[in-house]
Amino acid sequence: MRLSRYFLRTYKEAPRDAQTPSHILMHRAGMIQKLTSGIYNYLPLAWKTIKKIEAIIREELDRRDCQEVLMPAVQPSDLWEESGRWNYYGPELLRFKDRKNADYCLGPTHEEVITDMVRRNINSYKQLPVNLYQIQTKFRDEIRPRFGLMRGREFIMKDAYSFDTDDEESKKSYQKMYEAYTDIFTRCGLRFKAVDAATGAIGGDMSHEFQVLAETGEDEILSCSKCKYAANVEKAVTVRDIKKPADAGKCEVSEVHTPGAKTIDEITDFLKKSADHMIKTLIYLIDDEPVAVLVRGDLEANEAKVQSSLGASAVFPADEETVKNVTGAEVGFAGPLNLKEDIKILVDEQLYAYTDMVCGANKTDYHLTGIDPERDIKPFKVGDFTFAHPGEKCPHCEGTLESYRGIEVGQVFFLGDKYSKAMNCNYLDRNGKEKPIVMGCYGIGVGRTMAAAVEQNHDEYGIKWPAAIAPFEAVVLPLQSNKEEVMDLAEKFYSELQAAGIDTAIDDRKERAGFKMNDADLIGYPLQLIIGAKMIEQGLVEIKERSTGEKREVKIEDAVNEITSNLAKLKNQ
RNA sequence: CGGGAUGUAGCCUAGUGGCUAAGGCGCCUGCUUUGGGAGCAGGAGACCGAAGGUUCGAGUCCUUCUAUCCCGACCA
Repeated sequence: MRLSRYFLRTYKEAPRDAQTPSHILMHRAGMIQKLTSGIYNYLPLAWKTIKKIEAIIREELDRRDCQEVLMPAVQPSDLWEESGRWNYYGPELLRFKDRKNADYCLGPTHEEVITDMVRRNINSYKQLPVNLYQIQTKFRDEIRPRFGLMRGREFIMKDAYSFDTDDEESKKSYQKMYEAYTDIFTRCGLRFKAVDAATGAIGGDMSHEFQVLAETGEDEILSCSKCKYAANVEKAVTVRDIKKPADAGKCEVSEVHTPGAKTIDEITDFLKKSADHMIKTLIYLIDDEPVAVLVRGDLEANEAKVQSSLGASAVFPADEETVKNVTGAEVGFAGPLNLKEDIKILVDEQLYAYTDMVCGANKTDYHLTGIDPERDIKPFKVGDFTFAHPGEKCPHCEGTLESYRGIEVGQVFFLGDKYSKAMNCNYLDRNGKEKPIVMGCYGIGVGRTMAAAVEQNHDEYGIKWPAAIAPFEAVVLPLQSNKEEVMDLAEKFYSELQAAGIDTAIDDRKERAGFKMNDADLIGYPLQLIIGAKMIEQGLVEIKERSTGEKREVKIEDAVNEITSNLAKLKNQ
């Protein structure tokens, strides 16, 4: 491509509202422009990178016998009512009506549509397994879109769905996709970790996230210093040595007047006891049912663990009115004893290492002291309902967990029969018996993958694209556009590099040398072939590798071979 | 949805209630220049987010609305 004719404008300054490197640099490099909050134009340079990422995805999936389809972005509400998600998905689902007043939504994901498609076409075990995928624009009306393409409302996603006869077969499909994802992100040139993940509202009981490591990542990952264990902080578990205290059961429960002391801080001050001796009682609405979750006062409740422990679809902190109804007191005085309503109580296991604790009395301005959790609280379930922390012990070896920031670019889920049961997606087995198809689903954020690559590969001058997904693999930079011998040689290299199968741009704009070099660094072509008048006289040109900044002089006749082999090396890194 | 901030040309910014809204980048014309975002001269481009209000006079003060961003809550 000739830059003189290319639809491209670069900027020296970042737009005021851009904060993160990927957003700033992709905007400055003329790749993306915001149309409105969380919604972007992809300009030619960005679209080239998107298409390269998509090509890698297609190759890796197609060779594993996945089949590409395309489903509609507009989906009718009845499918969502059938799966039960029309009511559960919340305002993130953009809903609208057509002229006949029928309900529709813009698809944030396609489990409903694909399940419907498969049940209409698959009847027999002979047709399984099958894996279908699409690359398509999704819409989620995020409360707070941010960081450019990192969290947009409209975004390009690859979503794949596997259909198998039973759990065992489905887990093979899952494993196959896990391997495909590993190959895809490796080929994209990204440094990433596959981590254990919570399943959230999509359901199912096994999931991994593919996290690109970058300081600006929104997710926290805990990873073992010795073994391969890695998990999202929501999911991570550690080995905890919980010993029953020697004086357990000796304390006596008594009620104390604690006027106005609602928060853990206020109570620790008031009673002169440390926060780890407090029992924090949180009332949640879990699938519309109030539930109390008890954790130590100095710890946070982990809603993802609560959700998966109960197999629930939705976990929300209860509203003030519900809390008052359940406890019979103002917010701030909830406790596990004498609740007004008989609700499920989840107890975090770490409470059992303590005795003589403090909790709310379910009576405004009163707390209870002398609580022994094991003796006094009747749990519905005891388990791990808090977060793991860096420095704690790995559940699989002697190592300790370390913290990283990550950008989630892909996630794989084992779904089981959650959707196939709800939507009657069945097959007949060998014995003529009807069974639900076992599903898995697999997503990759394509635009987010591009943004993550920039987050991970940039410097103060611009982007350093991994060669496999760079918009162009190389650029020819004639430094003196007024000198015929420079331009002629540049043109010659341009055609030779293209003939060698290299995706090449030529900066034939009538600009000065510094301007072109700065633009090249900003846009981040992996290799620059720099052609200067003085070097030509010595029979030399220069090759600059963007990722290392290394420049080296080569003979004119060797340049094409040098570029070819250098590029091959970059792609194999 | 709570807290905070900001809307002035395509982009970045300046602008005590007072003349025709200023500068840089970018854009157009000409000359000059060509190894790290050149120089000179000329030019185009703004109903100052919107609507009300206060005032002799509003980009500036007040009210409402709206948009965008940040923190939080939320999030396959």
